[in-house]
Amino acid sequence: MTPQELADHIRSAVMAAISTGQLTLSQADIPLEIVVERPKNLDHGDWATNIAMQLGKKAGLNPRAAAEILQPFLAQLPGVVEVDIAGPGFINLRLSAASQGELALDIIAKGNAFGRGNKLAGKKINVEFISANPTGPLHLGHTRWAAVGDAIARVLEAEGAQSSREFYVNDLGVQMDKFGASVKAAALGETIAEDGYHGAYIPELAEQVVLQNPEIVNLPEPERTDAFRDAAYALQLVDQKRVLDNFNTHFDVWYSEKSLHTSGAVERGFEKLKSQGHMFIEGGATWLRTSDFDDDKDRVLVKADGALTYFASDTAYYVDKRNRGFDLCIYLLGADHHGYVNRLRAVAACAGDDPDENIQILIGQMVKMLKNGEEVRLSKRAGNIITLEDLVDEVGVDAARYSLIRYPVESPLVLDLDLLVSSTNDNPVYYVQYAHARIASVIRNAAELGLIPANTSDWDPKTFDPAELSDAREGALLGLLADYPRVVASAAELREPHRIARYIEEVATSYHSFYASCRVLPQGDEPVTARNISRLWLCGATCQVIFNGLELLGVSAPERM
RNA sequence: GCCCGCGUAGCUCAGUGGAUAGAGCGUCUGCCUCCGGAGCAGAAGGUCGAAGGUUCGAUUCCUUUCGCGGGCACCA
Repeated sequence: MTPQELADHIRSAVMAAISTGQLTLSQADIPLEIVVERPKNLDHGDWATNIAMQLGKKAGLNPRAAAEILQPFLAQLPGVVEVDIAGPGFINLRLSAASQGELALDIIAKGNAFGRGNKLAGKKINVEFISANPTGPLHLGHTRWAAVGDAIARVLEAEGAQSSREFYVNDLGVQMDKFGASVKAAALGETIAEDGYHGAYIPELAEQVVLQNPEIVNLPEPERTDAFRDAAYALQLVDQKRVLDNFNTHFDVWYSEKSLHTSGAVERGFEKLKSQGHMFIEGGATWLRTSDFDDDKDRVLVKADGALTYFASDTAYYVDKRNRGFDLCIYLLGADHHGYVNRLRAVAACAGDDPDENIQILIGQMVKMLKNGEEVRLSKRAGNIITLEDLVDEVGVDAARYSLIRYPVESPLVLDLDLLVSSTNDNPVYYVQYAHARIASVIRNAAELGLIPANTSDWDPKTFDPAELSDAREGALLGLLADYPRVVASAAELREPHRIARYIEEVATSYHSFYASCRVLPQGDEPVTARNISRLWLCGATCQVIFNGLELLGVSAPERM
């Protein structure tokens, strides 16, 4: 029985209590969603509900009295073997092994789809992240967003949304020009301007640009400067795509800022804002009255000299996303951009949208890094950077992604590189992957012994007897597995994929504990029993849940390691 | 000055108003003749920065305050 099914049963028990007149409540007093949770302490039972505490007040009873009224109704529910009232009014339920065990069947039948839901079905969501200037390699700061942004998109999809990963390319403006000038200077053997880019990658880029097009150095100015900029930019963008693909983060759209200006999107954006009545002209500049909507001050769209501001691009970009049919635009921004939150929300409001409905800005704290016990200072222009690629080379894609996703983004993250590099067994990703590989190995052995087919999809449900899974550790593991769909749903709703990571760590712990005390395969010449086979089903179900969880994080689930 | 985030075990950190606040690392004690020991069982370790408030109930929500980090533009 899934917790959802249990919740439905509890609802019917509440209604039965109402119909007998023991509870004076109306239908509307029953919460839409009845909370069924795993108790922190499993001695309390398999599942707990706070329904009596929610209903008590409405029924004019104290929570414990309400719980006592409900108790006999709950005790009659199918699969429920014990109902306890505890503390202020919690109702603890214990399920029969058979009822609890059926879940393993369900998980294996659903396979990769187990845990997926439809809470966000029909929603089209744009997830924009990284959006780094294409003026250098992606560094560690970007890496957190690469991992988390991609995982958010995966989790949203798991809950039925249609998501699009989008990278906004700032291919316009003075940073691009400085970047181009720096590459040109390096190619011509000149000194790079002080406010230019000084990373070691600049001379390498210069070499590649000249190699691709030796004639470039002979071009007249200003064409030569532009040519260097465009060629270097193109190479850099290709490199970013390569690195991100390698990192298992695949963008659906690379959106060029320049194209906003050439496609007429800026004009369309301005039209939209003007039609909503929030644009005005003052001091020769064109403004957006963002202060109508919680922004500290109004923002300039077109400067007095006629040039567009960066903010103009932002507004046009937002309107363009909405025009492309996205119901919700999610932005992942670094803490250094938190000042943009109110103005971006105001843009949505100025465009006639609901900022709480159509736009969501997630602010992530910075990643700090320790090396040799000291903080590594990141500075792209000084060339003192640790790139995404460096990190992957040192610790691998799985460990890098996992260690970045495992923490909520609003908490600052300190990665001790030495620890991550030297003693990888500290990293929880190995703990989880090990559990998966270990289960895969048990199933492999079972298949070789002829106990069961190698592929879970070929397993015969008739060979499974849920009543055989009566050990407390088996119950604990099953209950935890049953909770997975709820974890996915909350990760999607809260945009917090780290919950998946924390959850599968618990599953791994629970499995190891089960494995240590419940022998799965027969030893020596022992006959094969229904218990062996039923335990294999539990192994298969656990393996599936870990696999599904890791997949939502973009981390591999190895069969062997 | 104003705005945002953080403050939980020695360290790094989980914890969507609920029960005795959790995990990993580190420290200590046990467990490999047999399914993967990258594992398991247990011990020690806490004024949830502080003070008020709301609530049947606060680590969680509100106010004040202290400490740390980040941000303020007709820059990009």
